[in-house]
Amino acid sequence: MEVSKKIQGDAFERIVDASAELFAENAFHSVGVREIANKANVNISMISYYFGGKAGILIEILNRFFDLQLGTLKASIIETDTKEQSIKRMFHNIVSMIRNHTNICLIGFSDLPNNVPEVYDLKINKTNQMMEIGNQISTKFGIDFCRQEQNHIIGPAMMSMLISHFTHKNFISQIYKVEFNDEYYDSYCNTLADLFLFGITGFLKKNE
Amino acid sequence: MEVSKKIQGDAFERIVDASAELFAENAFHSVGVREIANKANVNISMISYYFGGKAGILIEILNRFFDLQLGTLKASIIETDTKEQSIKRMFHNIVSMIRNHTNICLIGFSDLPNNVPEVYDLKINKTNQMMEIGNQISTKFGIDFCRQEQNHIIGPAMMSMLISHFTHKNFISQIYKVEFNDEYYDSYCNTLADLFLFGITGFLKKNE
Amino acid sequence: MEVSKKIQGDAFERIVDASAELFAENAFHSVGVREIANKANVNISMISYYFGGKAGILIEILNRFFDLQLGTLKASIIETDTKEQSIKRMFHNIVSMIRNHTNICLIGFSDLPNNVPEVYDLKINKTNQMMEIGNQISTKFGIDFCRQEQNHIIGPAMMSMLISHFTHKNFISQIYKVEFNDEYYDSYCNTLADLFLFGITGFLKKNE
Amino acid sequence: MEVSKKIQGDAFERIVDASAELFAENAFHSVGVREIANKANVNISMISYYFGGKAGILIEILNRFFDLQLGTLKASIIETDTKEQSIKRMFHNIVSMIRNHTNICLIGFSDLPNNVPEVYDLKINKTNQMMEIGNQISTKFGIDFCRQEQNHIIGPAMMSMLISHFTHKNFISQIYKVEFNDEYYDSYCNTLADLFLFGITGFLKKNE
DNA sequence: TATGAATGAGCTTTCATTCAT
DNA sequence: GATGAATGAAAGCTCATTCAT
Repeated sequence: MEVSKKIQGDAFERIVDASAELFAENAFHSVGVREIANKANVNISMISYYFGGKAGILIEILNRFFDLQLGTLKASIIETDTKEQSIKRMFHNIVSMIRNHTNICLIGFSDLPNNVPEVYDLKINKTNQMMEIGNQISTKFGIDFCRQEQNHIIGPAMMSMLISHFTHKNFISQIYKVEFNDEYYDSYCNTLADLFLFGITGFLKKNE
Repeated sequence: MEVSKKIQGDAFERIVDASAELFAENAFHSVGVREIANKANVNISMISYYFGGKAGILIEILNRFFDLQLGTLKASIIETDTKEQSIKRMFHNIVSMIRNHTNICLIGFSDLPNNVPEVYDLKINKTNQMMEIGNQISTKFGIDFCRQEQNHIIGPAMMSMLISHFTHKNFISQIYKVEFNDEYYDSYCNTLADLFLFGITGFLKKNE
Repeated sequence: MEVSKKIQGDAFERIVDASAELFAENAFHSVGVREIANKANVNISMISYYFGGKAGILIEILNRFFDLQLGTLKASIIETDTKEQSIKRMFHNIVSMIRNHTNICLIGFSDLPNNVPEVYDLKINKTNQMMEIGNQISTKFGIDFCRQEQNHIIGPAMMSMLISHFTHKNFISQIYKVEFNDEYYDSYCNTLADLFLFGITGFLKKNE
Repeated sequence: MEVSKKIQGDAFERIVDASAELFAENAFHSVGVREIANKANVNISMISYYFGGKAGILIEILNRFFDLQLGTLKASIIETDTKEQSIKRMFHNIVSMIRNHTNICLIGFSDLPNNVPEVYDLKINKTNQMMEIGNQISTKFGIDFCRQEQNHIIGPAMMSMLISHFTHKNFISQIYKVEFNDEYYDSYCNTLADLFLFGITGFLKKNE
């Protein structure tokens, strides 16, 4: 299941793209290789050829996701930022990341299949790394959480908050007729950053 | 796929319980009817007999989830509560609900299979209902969100925040050695309620 | 891959029969489950249902073969027989066994697939048992081979000699126009028994 | 499927060697071209390029086998030999051949795939030739079998007897701890030659 | 209710082979 | 000669469901 071909044709990338789109919409196990091959316009065998099997595609996608996530967080740390600037910058960066790589991020943030050992291991491993980065960021932000437990509560909570909109997007757009453009997401980032910084109380005060 | 709920043997309930456990751990599509029947200690045919098919079990579970969620939210509205009391009560009630019905709630909150029409329709329908309830609650809470868009941002964000711990639980317990007891969840509720009420700023001030 | 269903329909036996016929004619790996299911007039899934997979059928056939072989050898030991009577009786019994269960015996005697672990283990295990029985028979026959090595030479040599006709049968019948009836196999047994007892020298003398 | 034998690189021979090793251990159909190409350290396409397909390799190996067998038998006929010398010489020559070309001989003697037409035809054709040679040898040996049927019984029986050790070798070496060296095979030849010449009766008398 | 044999469509993966380079 | 991407068919197996009992 090793994926280390030096030169990969278009097919490789087409498979990744098609899979990302499909896995983002429906659960990994409910997407068939036929469907992927069809959407990517490649022969079914190419999936095993390039990725060693269906799970290999997911691994590739997850590796991309974790690299993306790590890069985004690291890029959000600017020494001279105030606490408020830091949060806003991070929120904007994360939302940008999600908007630019929606499928990959939806897959990365979603419940991954625990019954595929390689995926499970990767998830454990990377979650660990993320937690460490999270701790480093907290410290650098000057936010030194008094009790360690609260760190593993607030980190995931923040991330879940940010991604939640994108998982509910389709449903929301069926109920409210909103246009999801740059303006919307600017407002979105600010709303959540304010909420995260000052809570519903501060948020309401601001909007009085 | 109508299910006559009047007279149902133990088998019915055993199937629901087994399925909830399995669906909570792994995606709906990756759980087989054989696995369910095995865990529930019933004959495979009983699944079609009682639920009209595998999807029927999920529908049953989802109906239970939405009833649960609705009941919990309604029970959280106490006229005499202050804003802070309201939020804390609601957070405690929701966390209690999740702890008492973890499997059902994990399934309900998770990405449901969009490629099963009946499930999709139910989801759309109930999400709609939830949004209405959310609006009612907001108003009753005295929190009248100035811009409607922000309502559909904050609602899901809050829910995602609360459930996020339970979806990450297994991974967290592998990294930090924490005991998830009553005390822990008391602290958990308060941490998130404070965060939601006063933001990270207020939260840090409180813990000084 | 356990095969221990108490009551098995006709399908079970039809699968065994069809497989025996096919495996006897062509190598295990070159016979497909579709071909088997077709010949046995059952649904493909029945193979996994009853035998846990294609290899399970081979295991079933091999178990039958080894039981058959063991029973035949044991039944050939009559205390009062002379050495010559013993050999002739054994040869006749073995040839009868092969004629009555040609397919199973051809499979059992042929080169079995070593790359199927379960088959390999069974083969090792049963070959061991056969060797022990062979030793017992040798002793009971009053034929106490002076050097142990010669025992594992002569045993397999004798068996190979007896089965060789059946593996070459199709080719022989295309060259010589012989009718393989009871009379033929009587002569066949006697020829080989004489060869085994007195060698080509004694055999030629007898036929002078 | 014609193979131009004039100019062939190392690759050609490496493919034959690798295939011989693999086909000797496992059935033709269970060995894949990838496995062969891998072991031979050549590109997969080279197999089609040189041999026109997987079956072409087997044909090449079989042709080598039949040439070998024919040569060995012909070389065993020495006018001045006594009957006993003849048999012993032939047995030693055959065993030498098998020891020097074990893989090729195991493949040649084993049950060949009947469902590959080209192989089947070759087998029929060459078996025919062998039978003729067998008859010639019989006559030259002064062993003029009274009844023709007995010729096609004794010929294959003798060959099967000689090869049987090599097919069982791996299993035997797991049960008895024997070293298969020159000394062993000298004894092996003599044992079988004596058995073939004088039968078990004469054999036992000799070893008294 | 409950059983377990049976169905047929579907799954992922692997096969030998071919092709353009 | 040699490469490796690409092909299409077929492999073994599993799926949810149905049926007669």
